[in-house]
Amino acid sequence: MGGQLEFARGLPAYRVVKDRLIQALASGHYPAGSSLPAEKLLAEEHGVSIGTLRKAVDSLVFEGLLIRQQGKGTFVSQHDNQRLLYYYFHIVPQGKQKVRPTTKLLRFQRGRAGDEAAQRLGLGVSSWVFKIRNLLLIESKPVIVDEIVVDAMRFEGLTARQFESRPGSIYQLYESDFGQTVVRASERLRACSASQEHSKPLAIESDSPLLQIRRVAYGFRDDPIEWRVSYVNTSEHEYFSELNS
Amino acid sequence: MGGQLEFARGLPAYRVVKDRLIQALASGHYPAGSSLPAEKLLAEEHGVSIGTLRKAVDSLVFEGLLIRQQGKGTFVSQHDNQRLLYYYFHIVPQGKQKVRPTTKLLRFQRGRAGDEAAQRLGLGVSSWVFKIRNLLLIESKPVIVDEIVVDAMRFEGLTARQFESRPGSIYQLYESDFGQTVVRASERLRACSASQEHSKPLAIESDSPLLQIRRVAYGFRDDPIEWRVSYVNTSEHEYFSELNS
DNA sequence: TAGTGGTCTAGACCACACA
DNA sequence: GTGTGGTCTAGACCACTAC
Repeated sequence: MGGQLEFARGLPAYRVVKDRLIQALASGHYPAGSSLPAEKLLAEEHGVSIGTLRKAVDSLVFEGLLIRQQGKGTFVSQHDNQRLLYYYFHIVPQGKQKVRPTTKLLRFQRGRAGDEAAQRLGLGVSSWVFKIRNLLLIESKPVIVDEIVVDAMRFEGLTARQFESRPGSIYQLYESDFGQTVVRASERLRACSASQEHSKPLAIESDSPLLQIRRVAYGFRDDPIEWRVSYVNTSEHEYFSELNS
Repeated sequence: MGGQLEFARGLPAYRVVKDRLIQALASGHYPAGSSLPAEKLLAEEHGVSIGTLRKAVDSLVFEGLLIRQQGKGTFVSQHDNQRLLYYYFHIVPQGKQKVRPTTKLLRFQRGRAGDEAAQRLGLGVSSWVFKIRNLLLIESKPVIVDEIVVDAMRFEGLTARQFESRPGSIYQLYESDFGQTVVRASERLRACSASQEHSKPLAIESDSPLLQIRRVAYGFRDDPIEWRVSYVNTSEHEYFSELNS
């Protein structure tokens, strides 16, 4: 048992099992929030020992795709509010703890992807996209302007109303209404001067220094889901980053 | 075997072993760059099975304190150039790969810690510290001004000449000459306007937008080793950050 | 009490490095 | 060939959850 035909490639068994599990997650076989079979069962299903199965699951838990709860089971992770705030929102009031922001939709339009957005999303320059401008307020003060671009094909049928009346976060909307789960993101930061477009909604003077964040968010298969440029007024807030190992 | 007196606390065996290993690393029992005993031996030494020993080592490898090399052994990680560039230097030319910067010492003085530095380093306000100002050039262009503060007790005897003539990086100097190993860091970023102090060495106009990075670097025992404020000209460079899970 | 994940064992065999 | 880490097994028992 456990070393036969299935491992034709040079990959170790736990990698093969992991890849199969990712496949099952990406295909929706185990929907977000659902529980996986017990580890003993999963091990039998994949023809490996429990130790090997656990090694595969360990790695998915580490990557945040699964969540283990002792005594209860293993679950497909969802973009619940806690998780999102923790992983994808790195702006905090200076010297304080994280606070959940409120949002206000400034603009919602369908149009052609520009050069940069097209490149970041892996689309043609004249592909249709949704362009969304969103204001984030922290403790009632306007702090961030988000400019979001997503592929109109991938998010077919998205409307301003739907976007505005979403019950949770934007990534929760992507997940629940379009089956698009963001699992990681890559950000690039610069300092810039506020243009009128950004100084007005942020209620600051034009040319004030702003933190610009350019983010690509990726799904299960490392496919780019969203391109976002954020402008942050850092006079009372800051971006934080942990450098491990 | 393997579940006796040693595990008096509620901790699982692999955690106990991990803590003991960290202790051994912090105390210099296994110096940076040296190799650990073979896993089989280590397992015997600590009275656990090889699987359990590996779990402890796995976690230290993940945290970057140890490095495994199949067929050769397990080594205490050093601040070699590759590693440092990878983990602690997040500024890249826009859209390009990482490049190693060169540096120029602008100022080196011994003085009293200010409020913020004292707080970040866990010192009294009037403690003695070294204050160092350093210019970083990337592809011969001045891009970053670093303002570094370290405890004069911890780095007793540090001189400008020693600092300037270090063969490698600053963190390598801390490690080789003072036994201070940086294992993680925490950064907070803001946009600000360039003061004359920073605009001059960076050869930009005063009031240009700059990215300010405030970093605390920690050692094995989570003790703050260095407080650093960096000012980055992001007109041709950017800070990048990966958001996992 | 039954079901889940969490820890641990005591090996075996494989892949790689080096002499 | 010898020694190293890398993978894998087939269980056992513990801790937690829910009924």
